[in-house]
Amino acid sequence: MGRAPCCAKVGLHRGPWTAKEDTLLTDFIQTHGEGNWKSLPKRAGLLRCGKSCRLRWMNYLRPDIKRGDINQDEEDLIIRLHSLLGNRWSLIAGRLPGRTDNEIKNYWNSHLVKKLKSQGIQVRETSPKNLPRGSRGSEKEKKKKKKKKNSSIAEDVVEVQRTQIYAPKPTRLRPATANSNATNVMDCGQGSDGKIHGGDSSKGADICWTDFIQQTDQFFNSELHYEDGLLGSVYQEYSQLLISDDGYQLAIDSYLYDE
DNA sequence: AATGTGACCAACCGCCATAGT
DNA sequence: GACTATGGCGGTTGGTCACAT
Repeated sequence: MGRAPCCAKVGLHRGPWTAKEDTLLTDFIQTHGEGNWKSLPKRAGLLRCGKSCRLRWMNYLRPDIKRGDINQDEEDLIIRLHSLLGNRWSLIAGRLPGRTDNEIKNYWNSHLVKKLKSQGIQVRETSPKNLPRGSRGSEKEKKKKKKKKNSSIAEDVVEVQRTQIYAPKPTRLRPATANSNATNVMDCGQGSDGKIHGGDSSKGADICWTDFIQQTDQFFNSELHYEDGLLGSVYQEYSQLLISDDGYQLAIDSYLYDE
């Protein structure tokens, strides 16, 4: 049984928010706090679905949202975090105070992809096949997709040769468990060389994490030096995420490109 | 001035993860 | 364990604007 839509959409407003709606939402959240998005619209007197309210608040109305152009430091950080995390926009946004995942995603797609390509840098692209969320790109969705006037961007993307210069594609990490048998999960172990390997025999994949970290380290340190050490500390932090508590056993999913 | 084209970005959609029952 | 509700995420769409023709 499928899950019910987030809202019935009957009689609910859609499209751009009006100033009045913004005020209602902001006032309500400032008084009652975030959460209970499902019931919030009704309580706030809004004819919107909770999902829409949440999105509006998170991406636009929150008082800590930073407005204005993304500066060079932020851009560098986005590029580097993307190299480490892939399209995990919310994680990347979490490292850029005041920036939202939507903003970063838009900035990446509209500015950075082109910019990096113009510099001859291969940009990792997404494709349904590679997405960790298995059912994306279903026939239903494909059918839904229409030709757009600017669809050339997406088509160009497909044409991009997948010679990655970046470290891993989006990867979800967790310590391996004895009964870990989920799909798209690879168990990693320590090899005879003392390095950490992750393998998915079905794809012939074999990943060495220590090599990866070393290489990424070099990548991070090779081009720019940040006096404040911000990027370095961020990188260190995410590097730690790739190593489990016991230091060698990891489970990852969907690590390598399918060819 | 009218029309076409492309870029930008707010908003939507569908899905997954998780918590609660 | 199965089911449902909710929050959250990433991909995509479509409206708007600026610029070119």
